Amino acid sequence: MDGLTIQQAAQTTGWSPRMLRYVEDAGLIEPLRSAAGYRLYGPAELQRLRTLRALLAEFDIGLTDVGFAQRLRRDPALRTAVDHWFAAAPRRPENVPAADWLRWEQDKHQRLLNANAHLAPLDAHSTKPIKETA
Amino acid sequence: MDGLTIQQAAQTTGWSPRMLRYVEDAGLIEPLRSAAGYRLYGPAELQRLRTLRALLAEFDIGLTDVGFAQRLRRDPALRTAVDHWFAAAPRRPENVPAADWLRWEQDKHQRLLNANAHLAPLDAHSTKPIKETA
DNA sequence: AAAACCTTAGCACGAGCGTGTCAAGGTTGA
DNA sequence: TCAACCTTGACACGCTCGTGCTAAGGTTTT
Repeated sequence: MDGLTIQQAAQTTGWSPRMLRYVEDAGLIEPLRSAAGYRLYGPAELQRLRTLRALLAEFDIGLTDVGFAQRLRRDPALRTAVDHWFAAAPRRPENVPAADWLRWEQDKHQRLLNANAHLAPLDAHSTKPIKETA
Repeated sequence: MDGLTIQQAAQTTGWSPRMLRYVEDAGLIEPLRSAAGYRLYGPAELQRLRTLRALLAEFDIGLTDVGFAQRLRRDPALRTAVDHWFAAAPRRPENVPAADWLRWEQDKHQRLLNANAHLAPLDAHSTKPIKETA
């Protein structure tokens, strides 16, 4: 067998064997298997396990968060959908592409009339409110 | 007052007033407030609330996931840390830009040192561990 | 001033996360 | 062969997420 067994890997990385399996279930770090099905952790996996630990600790995030980040970069549809949602964000136009910014400016008047001045660039059609409390 | 109150906004967007407050707590969509502190939802917010609903439903993700995505794009340190982690992914170098892969190999040693520095007190060079089950 | 809103703060509760531990059974190596 | 490891599966438990509901108290509108 070539590589560390789960218990050995646990010792060098600081994770528990249980968590190593959990991390694998989460889709992050999946070690190779021996013929008999034993998990075999190589240097690369060990390294990744350590940095993963550091990542979680340093930013106080969860495995599921990293899992989501992974999904974000594996699923283009999700990625673009999320990007799109944030693109319409009500934040300062600093990081908004020129084209969007232009549209934002164009719609400004409309938005001001409706209400929220400095908030959000998004085609606000289909916005026929119930009874604008005016 | 200019804008929809929380209940009106709830009706047009399909969220409950409770959830609208929750979404606000999550840091996504924060409506303006009236002088008395009433939440005022404008067209932009309403639109964003609707698309958010669609986003969650379509990809079966949670508010916290979107919250994390937001954190990812607001916190550059987190962003690069996560990027870095995935960049070192044990995937076939197929989908890794040649340049990055090369640099990764070059930095390997340095990364190992760094990681070991602020991590598990256990010793570490992965290539000469406890007892390679060979 | 009373009805109908709004605010924050809290309890409750099922579902999922992060983790340990135990059980039943296969693998490895001395 | 036998101890020591591995595998999957499951129960358990505390914590957070998503959600509703109630309470105590301001605001708006009629």
